[in-house]
Amino acid sequence: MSEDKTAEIVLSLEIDDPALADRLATLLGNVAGLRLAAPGEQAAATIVARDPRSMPGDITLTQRELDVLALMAEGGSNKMIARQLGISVHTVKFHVGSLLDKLDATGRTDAVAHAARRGVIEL
Amino acid sequence: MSEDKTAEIVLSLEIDDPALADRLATLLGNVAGLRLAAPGEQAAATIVARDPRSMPGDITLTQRELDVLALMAEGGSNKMIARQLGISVHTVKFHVGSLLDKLDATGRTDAVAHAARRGVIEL
DNA sequence: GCCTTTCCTGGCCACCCGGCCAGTTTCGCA
DNA sequence: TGCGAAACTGGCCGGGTGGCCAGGAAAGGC
Repeated sequence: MSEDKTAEIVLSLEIDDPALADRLATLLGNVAGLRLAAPGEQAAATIVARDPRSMPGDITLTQRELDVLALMAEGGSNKMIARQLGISVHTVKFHVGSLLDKLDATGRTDAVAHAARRGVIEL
Repeated sequence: MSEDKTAEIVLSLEIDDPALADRLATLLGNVAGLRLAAPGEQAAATIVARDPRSMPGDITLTQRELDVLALMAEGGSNKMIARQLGISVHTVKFHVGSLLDKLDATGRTDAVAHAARRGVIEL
C-alpha cells in the first residue's frame, strides 16, 4: 500500500468549463504537496465541475412517482413495486407512464438513467 | 451573474477517507484565490474521492458486452441495439443474458444501475 | 360550490423481454 | 491438433411492459 504521509496528493480534473479548468490548474500547480495527474494516471481524488447548462429544466415529480422511481432503480418489476407500495399493478403502470413522460424516456431503463443523470435519484 | 475574473473559486469536498480530506483541506486552505465552501454553500467545483473498498469484486466484461451495456444505458431496446451493432436480436439477447448473469441483475434496468454503481459505465 | 391535481383502479392489446433449447464460426492457447 | 472462450444465430414461449381507453376518490385553490 505504501501510504507515505509525505507523498504528493495526485488530483485529476473533470471540468466542463475550460476557463475554470485553466484557473484551477494554474492555482493548484503552485501548491506544494499537490500535483495534477498525468493523462491516464490514477488520481487520489478528482475535481468535478459539470456544466449546469446540461440540466436546465428541473422536473417536479410527485412523492408517489419518486417512490416508484426508487423501486425501479432497484430493478423492481411493476408487480414487485405494486406489492411494495400496496397498490395495484395498474396504478404502478400509471405512475411509470407519468415518469416516462416527465423524464422524456423511452422505457424504464432510460427513465432510471435520466433520473440518475439529473440527480433526481442516487444510484 | 457577476462573473468576476478575480473572484475566489469555491470548492467543496466529498471525500470518504478522513485523513485524505484533512490533508487536502489543509493544503487548499493556504492557496490564494481558492476557498473551501461553507456547509451548504454552492461550490464552483467539487473534489471527489470515493472509497474504493465500496466496490471490491470487479467484473470482467467482454468488449461486446460493454457495447451492448452502453446502448442499454441509453435506453435502447434489443431491436435498436441489434441495428446499431449490426447483429441479430438473438445475439443481443445472448449478450444481455450474460450481462444479467455477470452483474447479478434481475433485468436490464437493474443491470444498468449495477454497472453505474460499480463504475463500469458512466451515465 | 367548482375545478385542478394527485392518486388510484380496471380492461384490452401489441409488443418486448428474458430464459430455455439448439447450433455455427473464429480465435488463441496448450 | 484438440479444446475452450467469445461471438453469433435460430425457434419457442410465458410473462412483463407500455400505450390506449375508461372511470372514481380525496385534498387544496379560486
